[in-house]
Amino acid sequence: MSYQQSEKMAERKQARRRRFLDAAIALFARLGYHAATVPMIVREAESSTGAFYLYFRNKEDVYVAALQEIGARLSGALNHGIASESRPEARMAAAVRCFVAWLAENAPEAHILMEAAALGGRMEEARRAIIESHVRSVAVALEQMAPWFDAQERVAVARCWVGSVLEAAQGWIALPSTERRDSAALAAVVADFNLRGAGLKDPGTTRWRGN
Amino acid sequence: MSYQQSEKMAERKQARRRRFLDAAIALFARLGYHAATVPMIVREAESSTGAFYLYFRNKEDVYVAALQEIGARLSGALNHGIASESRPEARMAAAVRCFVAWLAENAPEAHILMEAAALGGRMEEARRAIIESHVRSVAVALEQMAPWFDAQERVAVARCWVGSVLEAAQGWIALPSTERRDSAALAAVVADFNLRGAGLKDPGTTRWRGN
Amino acid sequence: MSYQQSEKMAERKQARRRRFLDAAIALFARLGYHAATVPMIVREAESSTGAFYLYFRNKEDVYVAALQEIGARLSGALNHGIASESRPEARMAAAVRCFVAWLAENAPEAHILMEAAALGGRMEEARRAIIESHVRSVAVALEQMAPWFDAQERVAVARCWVGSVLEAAQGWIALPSTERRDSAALAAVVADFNLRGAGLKDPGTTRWRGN
Amino acid sequence: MSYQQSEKMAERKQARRRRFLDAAIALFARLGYHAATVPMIVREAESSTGAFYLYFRNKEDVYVAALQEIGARLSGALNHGIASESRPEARMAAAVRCFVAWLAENAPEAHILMEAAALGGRMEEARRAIIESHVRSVAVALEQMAPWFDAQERVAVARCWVGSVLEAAQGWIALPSTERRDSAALAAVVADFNLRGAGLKDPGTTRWRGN
DNA sequence: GATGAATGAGGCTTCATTCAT
DNA sequence: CATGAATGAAGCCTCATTCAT
Repeated sequence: MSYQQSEKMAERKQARRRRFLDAAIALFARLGYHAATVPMIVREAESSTGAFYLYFRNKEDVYVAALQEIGARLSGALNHGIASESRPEARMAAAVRCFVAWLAENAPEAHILMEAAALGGRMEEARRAIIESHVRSVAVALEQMAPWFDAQERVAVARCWVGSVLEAAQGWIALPSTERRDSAALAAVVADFNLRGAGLKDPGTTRWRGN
Repeated sequence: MSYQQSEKMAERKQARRRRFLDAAIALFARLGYHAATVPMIVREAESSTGAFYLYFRNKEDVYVAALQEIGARLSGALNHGIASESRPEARMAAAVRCFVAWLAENAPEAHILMEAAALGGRMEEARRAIIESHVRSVAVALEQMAPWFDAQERVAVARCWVGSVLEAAQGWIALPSTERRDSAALAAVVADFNLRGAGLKDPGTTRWRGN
Repeated sequence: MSYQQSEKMAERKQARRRRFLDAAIALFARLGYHAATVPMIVREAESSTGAFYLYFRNKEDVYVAALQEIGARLSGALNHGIASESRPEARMAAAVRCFVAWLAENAPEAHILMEAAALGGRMEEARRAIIESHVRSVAVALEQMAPWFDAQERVAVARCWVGSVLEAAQGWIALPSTERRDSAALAAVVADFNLRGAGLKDPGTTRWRGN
Repeated sequence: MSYQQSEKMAERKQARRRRFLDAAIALFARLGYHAATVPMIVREAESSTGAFYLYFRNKEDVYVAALQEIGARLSGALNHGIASESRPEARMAAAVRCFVAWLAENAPEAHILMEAAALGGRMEEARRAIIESHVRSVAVALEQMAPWFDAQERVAVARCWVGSVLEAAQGWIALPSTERRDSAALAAVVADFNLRGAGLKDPGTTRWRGN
């Protein structure tokens, strides 16, 4: 019986924690780290200040947790999007498309991802970890597909790859919603850019030679 | 006589304003917008609170001014670096190299440039204006050099271009200084990546065909 | 159990709020709105800045609350003083006497009542509401007792009535305390003045004709 | 020659002082003592901070000067309005009418007159002096016309008289301008109220007896 | 475990007044 | 005489965090 109770307890704890986390994500996304206050998060989560500090050491702590959650969601979307493709180039192109699409569809969360770059300490670190994980994924893929790069170049190219995706998506988000076109078209351009940039796609077949 | 006086005055005013601006840039770079306080800036500039508000309406106001100053310095470096080249591709490659080099050499200022992305209001706007001006420059160059892109693609490609440069530089800065290699080597990889990505460089000549 | 707790809490909260309010009244009365500072109120209430802003949104907010409290006290005194009289004229005379007496005995609070006239915004409004309520009371009474006035005249007369009371009391308060005589004598003169002014008392019976 | 110069000088000084004073009156009237700043007054007067402190010892000083100027204007209006009447009662009624009319037509200046009641120190004193001078005028008039009052009663009645005028005018000013009727009608009611209140008008002749 | 009242350091900003030019 | 840049004390208010209940 005590087992059942503690199980229930653990469930509840997790549910409560999740409520805080969701509230925090929503508020950080909408208002940013400094403007979103702990009392706000508490109210949004319909709980109490005391409870908040039971689940998180401090405000920075929720922010990091929120960031990691967002990173996980993004990774999930990427993996899901890649799964249907089998050819390496196709998988990479799919990854770019998913990345752009996810950022475009989750603009608020994307905002957290950008803001974190300037918050210093563990928060900046957590963001870098997310970005680095994607950079590493790209670099690993390039190891097979673009063996003409040495290790250093591979990382540099991978970083360019990720940077172009981030900035393209951010630019798209920054447009007034009336001017935003289909994000899929943007994603295609970005994917082509990166594949060509990494030397994985012959420009001639598309436009270069014909010119 | 009053002319001379007012001239001297004007000089002094400019000097004082610059002292505030320099102090602000240094502090915002080191601590970020929120952690750098007006009293700190005042102390660093060896002046008084009142004087500060004589030259800037707001804390936000200095930040925007700092951002614009940084944007101007960066543009200056770019223009200076491009001047010696005449071939379009060479000019673009030089621009990338200068951009990366400047960010690498001015890491603190680069930090301000990144942070501003998440500060909202006029600050975010000022940052976007700087980034957009570079995106536009690239897009204009592409109009001549890569006529196979339509207008929309051009902007998207230009944004990828700028994004890859920013992220590459940021990644380099984030490295512990012991692991940082020559930033020029990085710049070369980034430049190649972007030229190929825009279809301005045949990958075959370097590695593609050989594969 | 939680019920008892929250009940105790509610009591404490009310007590604390009252401490702030009393401190505020004392300080606003002594120093005026601008010279009385929030830190002073906090110190006088032996509490903390944060607590203050837990109970009041603003400095303006406490001021309005203080004003309303004073208005309530004054009304209470008036109602209590009127209760013992039954004849309409006697009731009105009693009201005047109570009003004057209260202002005379509560000079500091009276000062708040006067100051508020020039503080703008919600504060001025709150003052007007208090004054208007008395003007309306007088006007209503006149409806029965002085039917020869039309509605507009009634309000004008009521306002004169209230104005004369306020100014008389203020003048009395402004006297150096050594020169102040019995405020009851003043009140009697004021009451007579107003009754005659409203045509509710034949001057002849007292002095006019006989003279 | 030096005489002429110094005469010109003196004129200029006076003109300059007046410019400051007018600017101050306009701003104190519109914004109140605390919200109107010295720099504002300087700008409005198209002069310099230094010059300001050449003509006034401090901010309080201009305020007092402004107050006295307003008092003088009001007195001027009163005297002018009274001049055409010869019968004592008629003169007093005319005074009331002028007083109300002037306050109604010079609402902003009237605001200064009210605000000063709460500013403490020399400012409050200056206001009292103005009010007292009117109270005394009324009291002196009553000495002849209403000999049935003793000295103390006379002052009290005079103060009621002035208070009723002030409050009536203030109430009229506070009305939204769409609801304001003819201020002359108001003035007539107020004048009657005061004359009756002082026993200078038999209510019977108008309404009392007939009722 | 849960609650939410309380804390208080410290941020941004204003403005009367002075004084070097 | 005139100017207006400079000063700096002091005000109002926010919010992360703690702890008694």
